[in-house]
Amino acid sequence: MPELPEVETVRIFLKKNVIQKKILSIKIEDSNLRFQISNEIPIKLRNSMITKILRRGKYLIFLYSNDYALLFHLGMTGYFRLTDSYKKKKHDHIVFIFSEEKLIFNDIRKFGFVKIYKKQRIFTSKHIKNLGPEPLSKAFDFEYFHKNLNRKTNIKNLLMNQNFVSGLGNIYCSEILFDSQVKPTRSVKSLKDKELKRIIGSAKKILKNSIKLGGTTIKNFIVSYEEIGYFKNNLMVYGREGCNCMRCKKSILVKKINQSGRSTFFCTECQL
DNA sequence: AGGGCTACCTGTACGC
DNA sequence: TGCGTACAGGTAGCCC
Repeated sequence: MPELPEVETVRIFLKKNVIQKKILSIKIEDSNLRFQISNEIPIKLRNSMITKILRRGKYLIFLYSNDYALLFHLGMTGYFRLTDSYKKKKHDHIVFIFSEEKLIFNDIRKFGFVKIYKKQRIFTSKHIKNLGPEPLSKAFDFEYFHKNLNRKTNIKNLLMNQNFVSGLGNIYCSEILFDSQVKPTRSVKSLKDKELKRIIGSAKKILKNSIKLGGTTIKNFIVSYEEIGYFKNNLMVYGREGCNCMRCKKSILVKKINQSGRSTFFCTECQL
């Protein structure tokens, strides 16, 4: 599920609901994730509180009132739920117990993880240190894009590369290239200036809009890909193989191809 | 160094 | 109904 807008939606939800609340205890229900959950976490964070929640690409960073920070990645199926009466569910991994509620991290496929760091070390961790600029930041602009055109890959794979730009995943890359009318297989060095500008503009527009939609759809205390309808309802091309293109309206123009093992969708007529 | 491929894991949908 | 297979929005780590 979670690409930048989804992770940002989770961040906003958690910021509203668990900041400055004292953690009485932490229980590891199942330490088996992409990386084993450290049993230092309950010890180091007991009686502290989250003071800040940041997002970098698809990662969430929780800063605590002591020296520590947690780095979360949701993988494909990770989600949080906040509840006042904890009933254990399949694939629950870690439970943060506040005085009146509990925050649970659940991850079916175990591609997600949580790691503990000393605060000052988190941005130099191997996960964070090489990430490319945030796509919504000023750093992701024409000049930056242009500097990276010497790469030997296609535009879909470039946008998917977290070290080029952080936070875009398989769905948003298809959507961005559809919006900017660029064919996903185009080699990076073949791109014209005006196409680069369109891609940057489309990326920022689509991400902003999706974050806005995410914010309007939080209606309960579960933040998961099933519960948040947000962008799913607004897809223009992803998952629409064999359907009419929503721009040029011609029938059966949306095609699904495989790029580096992932599905890409595009219109054969209006993406050049 | 950079890019491509595979492994990791569980659930679901679909064809037979 | 059951079984086998393909596929799913993630990254790390290996290989070239």
